[in-house]
Amino acid sequence: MTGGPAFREKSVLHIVPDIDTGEALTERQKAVLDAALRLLVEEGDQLTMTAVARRASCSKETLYKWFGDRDGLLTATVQWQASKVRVAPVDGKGLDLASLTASLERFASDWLKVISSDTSIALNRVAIGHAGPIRRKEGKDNLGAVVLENGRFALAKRLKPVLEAGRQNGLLDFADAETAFRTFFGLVARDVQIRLLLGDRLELTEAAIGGDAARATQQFLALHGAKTGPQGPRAG
Amino acid sequence: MTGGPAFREKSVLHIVPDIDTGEALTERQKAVLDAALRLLVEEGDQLTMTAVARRASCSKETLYKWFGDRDGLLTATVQWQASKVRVAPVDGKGLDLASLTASLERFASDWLKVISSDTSIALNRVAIGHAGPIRRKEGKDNLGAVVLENGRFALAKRLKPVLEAGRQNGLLDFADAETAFRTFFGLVARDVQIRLLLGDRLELTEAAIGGDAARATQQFLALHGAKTGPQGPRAG
DNA sequence: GCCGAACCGTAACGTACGGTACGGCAAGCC
DNA sequence: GGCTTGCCGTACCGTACGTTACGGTTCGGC
Repeated sequence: MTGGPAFREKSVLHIVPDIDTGEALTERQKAVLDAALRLLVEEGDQLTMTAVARRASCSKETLYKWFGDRDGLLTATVQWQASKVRVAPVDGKGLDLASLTASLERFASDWLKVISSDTSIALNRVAIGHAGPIRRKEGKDNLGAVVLENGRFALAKRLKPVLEAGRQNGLLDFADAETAFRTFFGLVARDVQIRLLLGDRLELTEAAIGGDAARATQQFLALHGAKTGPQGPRAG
Repeated sequence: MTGGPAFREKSVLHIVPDIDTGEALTERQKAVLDAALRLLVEEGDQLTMTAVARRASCSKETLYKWFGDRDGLLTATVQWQASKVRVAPVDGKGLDLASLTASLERFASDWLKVISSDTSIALNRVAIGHAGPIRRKEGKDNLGAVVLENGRFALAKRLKPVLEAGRQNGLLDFADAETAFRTFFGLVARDVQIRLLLGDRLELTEAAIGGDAARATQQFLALHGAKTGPQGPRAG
């Protein structure tokens, strides 16, 4: 590229073609993104291109060639992490109250573990920092959308079939799956995420998470469990 | 936990004595902080000292003299806003189910209005951005603590007496006021705050807020309303 | 061996911004 | 008047960091 603004359009190959997140990456690129991710967790949003290059043992020129600019690197990093978190959907076949309860507790427990993890906190922090008002001309505030899409909305997408299977089998009673999901979400997460994001110490032990998951599940069943079956509250 | 605003003497160095109520501020200083607040809402965290000075029609030198440094200005701004938000506590006397329900709905509605306001979102964004890992040598992460103290914890402090009055009068049944509060918090806020912080459009109309407040209140009463009227067998 | 592509390491550039210094001006006080 | 105080406006400095440029090295293909 001696002289001419040959590829000034700075987003040809960097963009990471929307769907196959993580698919079109070479091993080396994944390693670089892992380094960036680690740095993001350690240093927060003020990680520098130089630091990423040094940590990943690659040159800044390579970073810019692969990811376009700092935002591109950040976006790719967030998407890369998101692509690693994909969880297997739960099959809602032959559902009885016990297995439904177990599924809900599992979802609650997994979700609490996710939102209290260092990685999630760091990612949410950077995404929130980038979601300022009218930032950039057009799209580019992808970070918040990506995090949301792979966090809260992915959870809803996986949980709703379970809820609807429960309704189908007469175990649950609700009018709108979306509303029911949000109730469950609120009962599980409560104030945990905002407190952690704001820097509140709040160590969630394995035991505490298990207890909270059971409590949230029982509360949800108390609200939306079908009245026809047994639903005794149990110690939690 | 988090008893009072744990001030490091770092920020006391420069003006802003540890009155977090914004009492010791001159009118001019309040005007400057209002300008900073407006700018914070408009521009997010990347507001500059120069921009604040220009907006407030004051010199940068004055900003530094009054607030020490950028963080001091940010902290003072957050505290200034917090001091304006103080809400009158609800008196929980002669409580019957109707007035309890009304109180809870009021709390829920107020809280939803707060967390969906531009100001709250901007403040939480900047506080979260400042709550990174091991930022600075000492204290300095005050922002998150301040926001938490004047948001979620202030809400708890005002709501708990109402809950306990409800229990006293046999209207509510719960073991731990803190846990009960967190349940109510979760039922009210659900995913609203995190979605807004991450940039999700999510217009909350007055009507929607009212509906959500009523729903959350009914759900809370379903979970913690006394089943047998004002003569429950439980003694503590 | 030669060539080109990809990449590393690092120096260099440009700029934005936090922080400081200085001149000017108005008000109060002697 | 002259001195002091407090503030505005602005020029200035230092640095951090995003971004670019360039020389050097490795590696695959012929």
